[in-house]
Amino acid sequence: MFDAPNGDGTVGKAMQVLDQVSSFGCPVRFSELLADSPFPKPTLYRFLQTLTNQGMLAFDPERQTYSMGIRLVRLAHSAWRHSSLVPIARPHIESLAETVGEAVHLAQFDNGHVLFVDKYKVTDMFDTLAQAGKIAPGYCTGVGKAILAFMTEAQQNRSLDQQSYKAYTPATLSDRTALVAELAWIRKNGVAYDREEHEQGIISIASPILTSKGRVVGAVSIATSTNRYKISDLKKQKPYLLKCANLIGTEVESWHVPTWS
Amino acid sequence: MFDAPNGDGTVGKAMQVLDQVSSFGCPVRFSELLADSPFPKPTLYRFLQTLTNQGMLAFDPERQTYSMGIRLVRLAHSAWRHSSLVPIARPHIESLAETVGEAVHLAQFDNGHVLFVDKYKVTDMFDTLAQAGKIAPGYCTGVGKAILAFMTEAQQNRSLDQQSYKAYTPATLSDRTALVAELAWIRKNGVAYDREEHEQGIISIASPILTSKGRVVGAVSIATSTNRYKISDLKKQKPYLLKCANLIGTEVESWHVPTWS
DNA sequence: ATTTTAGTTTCAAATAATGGAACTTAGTTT
DNA sequence: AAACTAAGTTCCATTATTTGAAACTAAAAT
Repeated sequence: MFDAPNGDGTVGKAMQVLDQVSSFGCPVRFSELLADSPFPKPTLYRFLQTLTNQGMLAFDPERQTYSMGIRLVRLAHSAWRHSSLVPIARPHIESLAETVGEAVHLAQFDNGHVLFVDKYKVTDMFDTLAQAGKIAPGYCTGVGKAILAFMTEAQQNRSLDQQSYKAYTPATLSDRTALVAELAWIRKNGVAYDREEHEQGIISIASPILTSKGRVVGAVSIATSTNRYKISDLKKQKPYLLKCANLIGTEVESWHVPTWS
Repeated sequence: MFDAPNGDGTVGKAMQVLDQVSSFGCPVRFSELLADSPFPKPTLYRFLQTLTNQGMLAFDPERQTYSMGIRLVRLAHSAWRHSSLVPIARPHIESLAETVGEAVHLAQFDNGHVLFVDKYKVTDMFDTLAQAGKIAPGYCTGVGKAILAFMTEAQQNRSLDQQSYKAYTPATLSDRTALVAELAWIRKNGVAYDREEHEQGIISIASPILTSKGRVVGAVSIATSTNRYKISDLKKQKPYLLKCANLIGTEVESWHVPTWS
């Protein structure tokens, strides 16, 4: 774990350490980090010192534990405000949510995973795993599949390699071949469906957000629960969804277009 | 600008570049960054490449601009959820807000500035990211002064040097001497007041959050507008505020205590 | 067609990162 | 209380990476 070479010099290694601390999800001791770190003791130690100095990590001197630093919150605020799709997409998402009366999600792609960057819910009736900043797998979510389907071949291959293909539910497409077939269908069809593939009882219809040049920059989805609706009901919302995705795509075009690598 | 030495090697320099991009607040071109960067052209160039590779920045190939990367949102989610005071403080802040019927803020300190990490009435992470992550000056906010007053002398001196002492309103304490006198008073009194020092019409009462060992880890404040209340009204809320800060401090103690440097 | 500007690459010199080993401290055990 | 153990920290010669002046290329302006 955490020993994939990333070829980005010292900075890349430091970011790897940040990710490792993040993956613990709670304050963590030096020795715990060392245990599955690719770096030797003094090297890891120095990275932790540097990152703490920089406010990217926080160190609790009483418990001798490291956790994520507060500077990240500041930086992320800036990222969220200015660089994501959020500022452009928000009004469109709101109006879509009001039209269809269901929860609408906005997602971008980050290193093989779906990152939910905004959400508008009209009702609180059910709780999706999705909240902003939360990540979900690409291969078994509506938004994830919608984005994957419209990537360039190079991006797609790279991303398909990053999927875990873990079967969250019986409906999960749990191998690459099945997923690739599904992606072809999605590409032809224009939208992706999540048929309880990530969470039992949660279904969605998702559309990629494309620029006029056909570059995919994110996805929007309408999500609902199986208690209330079926896939066939979501199908009826397709025109609204596509219109919303299209509006966002056009506006993104005339503004700025962040990419992921 | 952006030429303060920070002595943290390559990683520190890269973080400096991140901050610079963040401070532009919008997609920015290489040459704009170069214009007030302490780094020579190829060095800055390589940092931008590395950070983009790492997903800390995003590059728009069509417009050739850099903006904050989506990976930061993911990392910050983790920071916010697990490492800030938020998870511990939330219930206490909610009950305080309900008792006093006014807005309650939770802040931590980050490099001389106040960083709002939570605020009552936020329903989910999206509103929170929109609010949380905002920064304000330390010397002219209730929470800022409350934290400054209870720092160790070393921390305080370092932080006092970082203040701009700009006079936002006529009431702003716009020089170090005046601030130091005020801090002594706050230390004696236990709470800080913001008497329209940052924003005309906004006043607040703030208490530091202290661990049992007396380390200050943040601050809580009750904020209101001068249309509705006066400082003397806020004074009456002091016991509730102190009780809340105290509860948080105690619980932080028995849990984990992130520091800032 | 020519000049200017913005962005990218090169490469030897300079600097910073590296990690084995030794050391210090805190926590156990005998 | 001494001896042991494990966790955290520092040292420093070696090694690898970063550095930036200069050269280059692509694109825009004249």
